[in-house]
Amino acid sequence: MYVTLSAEPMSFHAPSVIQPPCTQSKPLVQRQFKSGAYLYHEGDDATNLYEVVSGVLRLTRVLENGKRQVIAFGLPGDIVGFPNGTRHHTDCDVLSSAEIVIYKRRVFEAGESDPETHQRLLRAALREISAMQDHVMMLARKSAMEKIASFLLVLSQRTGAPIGNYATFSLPMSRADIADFLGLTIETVSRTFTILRKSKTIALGTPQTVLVLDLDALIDASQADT
Amino acid sequence: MYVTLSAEPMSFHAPSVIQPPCTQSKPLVQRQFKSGAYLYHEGDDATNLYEVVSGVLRLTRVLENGKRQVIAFGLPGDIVGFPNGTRHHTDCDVLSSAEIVIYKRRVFEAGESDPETHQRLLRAALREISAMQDHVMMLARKSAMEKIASFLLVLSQRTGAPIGNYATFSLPMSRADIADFLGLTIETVSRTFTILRKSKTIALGTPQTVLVLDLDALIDASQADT
DNA sequence: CGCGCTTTTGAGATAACTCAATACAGGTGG
DNA sequence: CCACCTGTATTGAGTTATCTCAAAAGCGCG
Repeated sequence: MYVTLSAEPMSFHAPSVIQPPCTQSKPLVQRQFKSGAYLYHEGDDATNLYEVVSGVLRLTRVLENGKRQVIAFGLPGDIVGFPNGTRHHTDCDVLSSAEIVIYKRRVFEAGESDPETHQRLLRAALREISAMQDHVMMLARKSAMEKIASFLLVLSQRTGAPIGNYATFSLPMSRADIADFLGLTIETVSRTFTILRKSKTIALGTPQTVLVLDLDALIDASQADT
Repeated sequence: MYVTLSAEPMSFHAPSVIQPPCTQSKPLVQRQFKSGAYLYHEGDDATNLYEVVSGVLRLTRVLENGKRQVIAFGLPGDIVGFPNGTRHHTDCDVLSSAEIVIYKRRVFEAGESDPETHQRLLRAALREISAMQDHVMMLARKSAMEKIASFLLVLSQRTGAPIGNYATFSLPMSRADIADFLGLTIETVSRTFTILRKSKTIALGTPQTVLVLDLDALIDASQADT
C-alpha cells in the first residue's frame, strides 16, 4: 500500500513533507489572505498556483442546482489551483487567514526557467491525483463514523498541536462544510461528533476546537469494520 | 460550469478530444494487451504512462481488508498510470482487449527531448485531477439512479455506436465492478438496470450490451432531483 | 436583552444494504 | 445434442444507516 502517515490512507490531501517553499534566495511572491477572501473562482483564467504556508483554504464547486460541494480543504503544505486546460474548475476561498506562496502557472507548464520549482509543482499535481483517489475510496466505502474519524485524524496529524499527552486542533470549517466534503448531512456529522464525545474519544472545547483524548480509539473508528 | 459534453459533468474521465496519439512519424511504442492482462500493479516502479487507443482498462486499489475498489475505467483517449512519487498507486488490468500507446515517464517528468509529448501528458494529468473531482461529486451527492444513469451516459457518449436512432455500447465490466466504481452494491446496480429497462429507457441485449432507447429520459435520470 | 446563525437533539421516513433464493448463460462431458 | 455445472445476474424480503423535517439549545452581537 502506498504513502500513509499512519495506518490510514491520507484522505483528502497527501501529506507533503513540509519543507520551506523556496530554499533559494530568489524573490518569491508570498501574500497574506484574510478569512473570506477568494483566491479564484471557477472559470477564472488560471494564471497562478498557490501553496498554503499557513491557514486553511476551501475548494468548492457549484452544482447545476446551485448547491455547493466541497472538493477539498487546502492545508499547510498543499498546493492548489491546478487548472483543467487554462481555467480553474473550482472556487477557492479562505477559511482561516492564510499565508500563500504564489507561483506562475507558466513555471508549472513549461519550466525552462526554473526546473526545480517546475518539478516541485509537478510532484504536487501527481500527489493531488492520488489524494483525490483516496478521497474517492473514502466516499464510496466508508460509514459516517469512519469518514468523520478519518477526517479528524488527518486534521490532527497535519494541523494538531500537542497539549500534554493529547492533541488539539481547530476546525475552521462549519459542520455544513464537513458534511459537504464527506458526503453526509449536517445532522449526521453532528451526531457522529456527539458519539465520539460520549465515548470520550474526543472532546470539544467550542464546536470548532477538538481535543483528541484517545487516539487509538479514533484510529479504530476510522477503520471500523475492516 | 466547466467542460461537459452534455448537460452532465463528465463523471469518471474527462472527454479528451480524441486525436491520433502521435502526429509525428517518430517511432512510437504501441502494444496489444489481452483481456485479463495487467499493465501494472500497485507499488510497481512507474516507468511508463499508457494511452488507451482502443479497449477498456480497469484501475483498482486493494484496501487493508483485501477488498477491491474500482477507482476508474480507462476508455479510449484516456491516459493512465500517473504515479505518486515514483510508484504506481493502483493496479491496472485489461477488461477488453486493448491497444495501448506507451510513453516513458521521463518524458512526462522532464520532457526536454520531446516538449510536445510532455505538454500532452501534462494536460492529461490535469484532466485526471478534474475527472476525479467530478467523480467525487458524483459519489458524494448522487442517488443510485443518478449514478447509474450518469455512468451509462458517459459510456454511451464515449464508446457508443449508433444503431438507427439509438445508441448501443457494451459493458466490459461486471456488475460488481460497476458497483465498486459507483459506491453501490451489486444488487442495487442490478435493480436500477431493471428499473431503466422497465421504463423503456434502455434495453439489454445481454447483460453486457446496452441499447439506449430514450436518451432524454436517461439524461433526466442522471440529474433527477436537481 | 433579544435577534440571527450554527449546532445539537429528537422522531419518523426511506434509500440502499444484507441475506437468501432463483434465473440465466456459457462451457464441458457424457 | 443435451444435461449438468459454475459463475454472473436478477429478484425477493426484511433490516438499517442515514436522511428529512422539526424543534431546542448555544453563542455572538447590536
